[in-house]
Amino acid sequence: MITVEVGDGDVHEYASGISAGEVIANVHGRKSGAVAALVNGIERDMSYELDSNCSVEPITGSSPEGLYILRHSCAHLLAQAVTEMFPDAKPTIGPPIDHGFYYDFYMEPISEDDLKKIEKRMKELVKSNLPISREEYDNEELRSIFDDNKFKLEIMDDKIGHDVGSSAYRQGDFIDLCRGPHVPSTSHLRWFKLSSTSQAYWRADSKRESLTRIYGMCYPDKSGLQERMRQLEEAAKRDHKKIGKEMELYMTSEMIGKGLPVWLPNGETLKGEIEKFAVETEEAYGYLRVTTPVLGKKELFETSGHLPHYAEGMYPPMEMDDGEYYMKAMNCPFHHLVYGNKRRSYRELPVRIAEYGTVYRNELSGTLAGLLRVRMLTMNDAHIYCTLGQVASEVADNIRMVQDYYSTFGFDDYYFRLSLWDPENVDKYIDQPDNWEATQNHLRGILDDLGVEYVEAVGEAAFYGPKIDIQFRTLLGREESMSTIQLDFAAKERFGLTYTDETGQENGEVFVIHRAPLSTHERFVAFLTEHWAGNFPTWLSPVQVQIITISEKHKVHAATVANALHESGVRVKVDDSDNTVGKKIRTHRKMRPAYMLIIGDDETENGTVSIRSRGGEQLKGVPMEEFVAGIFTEITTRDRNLSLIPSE
RNA sequence: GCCACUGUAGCUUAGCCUGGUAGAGCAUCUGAUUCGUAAUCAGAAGGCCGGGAGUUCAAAUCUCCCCAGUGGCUCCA
Repeated sequence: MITVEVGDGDVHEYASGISAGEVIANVHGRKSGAVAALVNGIERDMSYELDSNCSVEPITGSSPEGLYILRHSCAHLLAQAVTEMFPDAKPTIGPPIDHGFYYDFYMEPISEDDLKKIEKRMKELVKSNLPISREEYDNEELRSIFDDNKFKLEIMDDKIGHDVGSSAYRQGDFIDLCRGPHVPSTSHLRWFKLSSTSQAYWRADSKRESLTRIYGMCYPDKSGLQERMRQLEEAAKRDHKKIGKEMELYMTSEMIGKGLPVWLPNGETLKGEIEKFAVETEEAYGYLRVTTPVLGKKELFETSGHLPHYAEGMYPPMEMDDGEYYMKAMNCPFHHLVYGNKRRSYRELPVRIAEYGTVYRNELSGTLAGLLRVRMLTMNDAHIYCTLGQVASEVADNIRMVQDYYSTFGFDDYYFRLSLWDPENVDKYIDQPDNWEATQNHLRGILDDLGVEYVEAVGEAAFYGPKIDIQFRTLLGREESMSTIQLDFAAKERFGLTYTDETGQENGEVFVIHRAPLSTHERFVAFLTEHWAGNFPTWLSPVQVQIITISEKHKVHAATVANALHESGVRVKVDDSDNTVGKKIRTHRKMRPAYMLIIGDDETENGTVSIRSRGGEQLKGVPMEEFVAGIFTEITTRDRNLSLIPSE
């Protein structure tokens, strides 16, 4: 007999050799929802045999660990179906991921139809409730089982010397190299759906084999899966590419080329509001504004270090009569020259030079995506020239600036990342290890002092210095950098940046902070659009008020209201066409005006307006002057809520 | 850049598998209608089917190349 602790201090006695699953069934019932067991704190299969005193807890599918197991098992189920239907397909790896799992196969690409068929076969395998069993082998046996799959052999090669068990899991005729644990049988895997297929390289190496990746989602219950599908539907509706087209924010043209968006009037309006806000903010923080050329000579970019370290990110040079010119990929070299244009005193520092600089980067064509990744980008860029002692307060100001911006724009889901260099990969960086360590520690100390939570990421630094990035997730879960604050220790030497210090000496210890709190206009507008689903706060809305008349009789009052709004600087449009009110509302909804005003007999007689919100709420009989004053305040205070009508 | 998928009127799309020179809804235009909060009625116009080449008596449909979009990989704001 062995004694088994089953949680809450309860101890039961069982015959040695009983399985973890039987103990759980005995204690928690057959319908405990357990997918695996925690035996002495280690994840085990339900079939794991207990032969000495131990503790056993159920791992349910709704716990993070259980969900991971469920999704992992679902990946195996996928591999079983695929290898049945495509006998030549070689399974490689199939891990669980957020919301589900994927599995990479060495096989011909498959179609959408195939995906449906595979999913159907998976459902059949679930119905037949195949037991999933663990089998232990030594290395040689395992190699012979998978000797027709070079990918699995390669995985095993890598495992030699590492302490990972030599086990495989079998379900029906399918066997996969795996550490486990797994759910006890295929019937545990009911709530999944295959979502997409794509290609990925073996070991993420573009020189290796291209694999067919199949993505799926998997949940412990029906509601989880339904909720996820609802989320995806919702996400598709918020897609900035779709809304950007609907609201006429931007366009692209095959004739212009990829990654080169054109801002249409509505997008330009939105962008202009963001710029206006940034100019105001930066003036308050003491920034000086400049404009610098889009092109510069090769020597400039050699001096800056772009050509040795960033050449592949730049457009190829243009041969001119006086040398080679490059399009700028960053504004910094130009700003460094502005700083160096005259002698600087310690009294001037920090010098903060700002520009809406449009830069061109030769991004790999395959990475381009809507406005999120483009080749022409305009940054809310600035460079701060200061002493090391001033870095902390400048960084702190910028973090505060970022937080204030995000709060105004309504963003709340982001995190800070300290991006460090990679000492293993020095080619990518300016090779001054001591400076790297010093500046990284400096930034780390600043973040710690500010009490800002952050993660550290090796290999994410700029080539000239470490940075603090603020990270977001896109609708599809891809992570992107939004804002950035970078500390540059190399520019001072490269550009000979100096100032006259208190003793009258020329001092070369000028540190440069590169910062772009509002990201690029392109990416920022993309996020903003997806965040608000196009329903921007009033101050950002391309059309702030859409006036709709009920009949011809109301044209005059509509024009009066429009004039009053226009004079207050409100962006207003009037629809006095002979369509029905319902039709006009429906038509204008796609432009997502902050407010619609309905003008009919009552309004004309009383000098009022009837307000309709985006959600359909109505407020009738509002005096025109009251509405004009209200929306004026809402716009000038950059209120992120639409306050002129109560929402449900 | 690599791999896969997709590309039909301004927008959403049928037709493509099984070749026989394009069909719809919305938007547009014209006329009627003057209407109280998510589609008034009728009519008209609009497409060399992303571009090029090939196979064929015949190509939106089959093949190849290119361009662009999407999803990944790598990269990055």
